[in-house]
Amino acid sequence: MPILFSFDTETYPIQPGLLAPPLVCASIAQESPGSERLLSAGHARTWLREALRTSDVHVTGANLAYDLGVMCADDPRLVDAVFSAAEAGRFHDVAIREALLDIARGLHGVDPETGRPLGDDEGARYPLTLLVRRHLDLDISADKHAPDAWRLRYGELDGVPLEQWPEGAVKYPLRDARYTLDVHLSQERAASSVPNGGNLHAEADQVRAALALHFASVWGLRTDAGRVEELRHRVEAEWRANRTRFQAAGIFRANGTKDAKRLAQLVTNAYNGTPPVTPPSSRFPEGQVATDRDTLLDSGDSLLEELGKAGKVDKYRSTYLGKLEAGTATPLNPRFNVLVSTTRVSSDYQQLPQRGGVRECHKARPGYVFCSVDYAGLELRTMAQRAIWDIGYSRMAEALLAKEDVHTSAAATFLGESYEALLPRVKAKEPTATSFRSLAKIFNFGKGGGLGAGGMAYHARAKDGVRFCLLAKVADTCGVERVPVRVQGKVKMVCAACVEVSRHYGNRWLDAWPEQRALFGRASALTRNGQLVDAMIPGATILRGGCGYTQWLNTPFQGLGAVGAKLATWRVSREMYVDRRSPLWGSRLVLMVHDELVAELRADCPNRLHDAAERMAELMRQAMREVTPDLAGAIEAEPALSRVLSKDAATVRDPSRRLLVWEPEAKAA
DNA sequence: TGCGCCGGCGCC
DNA sequence: AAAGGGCGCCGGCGCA
Repeated sequence: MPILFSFDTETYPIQPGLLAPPLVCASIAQESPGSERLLSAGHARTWLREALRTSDVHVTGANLAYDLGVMCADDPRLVDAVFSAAEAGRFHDVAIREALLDIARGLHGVDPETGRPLGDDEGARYPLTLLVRRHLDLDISADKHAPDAWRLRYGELDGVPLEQWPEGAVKYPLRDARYTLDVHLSQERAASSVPNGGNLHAEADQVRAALALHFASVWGLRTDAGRVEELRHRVEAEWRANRTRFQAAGIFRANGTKDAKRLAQLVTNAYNGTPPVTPPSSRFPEGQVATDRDTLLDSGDSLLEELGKAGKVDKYRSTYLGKLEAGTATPLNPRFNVLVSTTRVSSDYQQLPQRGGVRECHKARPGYVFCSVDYAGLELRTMAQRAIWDIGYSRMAEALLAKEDVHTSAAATFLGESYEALLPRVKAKEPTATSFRSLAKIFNFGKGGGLGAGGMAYHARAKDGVRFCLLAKVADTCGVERVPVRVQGKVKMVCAACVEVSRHYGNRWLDAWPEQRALFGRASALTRNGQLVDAMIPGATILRGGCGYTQWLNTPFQGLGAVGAKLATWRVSREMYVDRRSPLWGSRLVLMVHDELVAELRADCPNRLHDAAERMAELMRQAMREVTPDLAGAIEAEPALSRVLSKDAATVRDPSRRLLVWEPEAKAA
């Protein structure tokens, strides 16, 4: 039987650029009441070292990765033992456990009482206050936020002997250690009555990924002052120009803020009193006047159309510039949530615009080079693997394994031609061939999630700027007739001809990949009359309960990709932190974006840099092959080296196949 | 004034 | 019959 301790650290406050602040004390608890102990910083070091050395000791915590980050920063000699214990599955995390339980129940991020989404503070991240309320029926939120709470003040006690600490400062960590352990045990009991054991068998994988991602957060990203200043200059100039232009019409006030009501009035006028509206809500039973880009672009009003085209700089200015500037002084620490309801990872750093110069402000530290490795068409692979497991075959898998370009494959079906006949026409950039390949690509990436004809047409227009009826060359009067379409529960107006084209090629897409027709049929039968069902992420056997039609289609292949990517994240990080024989030793992971890992690789020696990049890509391929065994021959991931982040960064090799650092100039030439 | 809701939009 | 999934962040607005 493992011996279980809870472990919690108290530290100086977290600051920008400092996610692993100095340790002040720690607390531990075991199952028996009264076993809680407060440990000075020195005792915490020796206790953890001993605990990690003892192979039957398991450690649980509330966001334990944070505490392990603190301990490793405090004493780097602990790093090896921490990674070994994680590898052995000896770390636990009550927040991750609760997320796994909720996913199995179909209640992730939802208040079980009301069915409403939880607030930002306790939705995705499961703070201890929420867990204590659920499992121990105690409300400790008031204690945490009391004005005299010690929680954020432990720096004041650094160096003060424990005997001299005020009572409150002693009680708080002891209590949290107790609560954490009690919650852990309560979860153990709850799991037996939740389907699939509450997914707790998957905890160790999630904890390992969380540890690797937290260490990436701690390391963080730096930005380049010159580039940020240049971007600031450009964005501010454009923003001022826009403001001046639209102020006259009253869309902006004199102070620069947007007058949304005035804009709604202008849109209403432009649509002759019947503008597109947002779906009804409790506050707005009739819906609100839509002011999204598409509504503006289709308004027929030249000023509103201009406004629709001008929107992007607002986002850059409000969302990114401040952070980019902060990153010139201290590292930017992305925040990761290791487990959202599909089992994917979420992060506040997953949405860097591809274009517009925001990415390019991020510069690798001196002595390092960015290495970005992404899986080619990852979710096509996982979708094919899922079909093989659920349906018994996959034409998509056959095409991928035969190294077909699957967008051309589907386009060939659309056109009623053979792949062999169409491929040379695509390569020759013949217009019909390339536009049907583009059409097929949109279906390949979107249709498998269960998107309907209207939704496909809407998303193609909104996200890819593609109008199906123009692309398929069946109508040159796109948009003349518009029909309402439900998208994510909202009503959108979409060109009727585009929807018809979408319906037609949606059916042809099912011809191209007949396993999808079988999956759609099964999804339809399972979720008839709004029935909610379980979806299983294959291989990892993680269950997501409460799934509707699209979730049943979507979750297995999204989740399978996440399983492989997390495994890769862990293995890459492990070599970076503890494997002195690996070329990755001393390099650092900085980002994970679903199907892509970005690292700062040590660049002190060109050979080593090449080896590190190749090793990172190889570890990623290996991990994904393990979770998609029938697609193993089709898993592709290549490293791209660059000094700044860029969407354009590409794999560049010299004639002897050695990797070179991509430079923006090289691309222009 | 602060907070929560909502629309809008960035990414995969 | 039809049905995108998943996020996080921002500003504006309505409410307390």
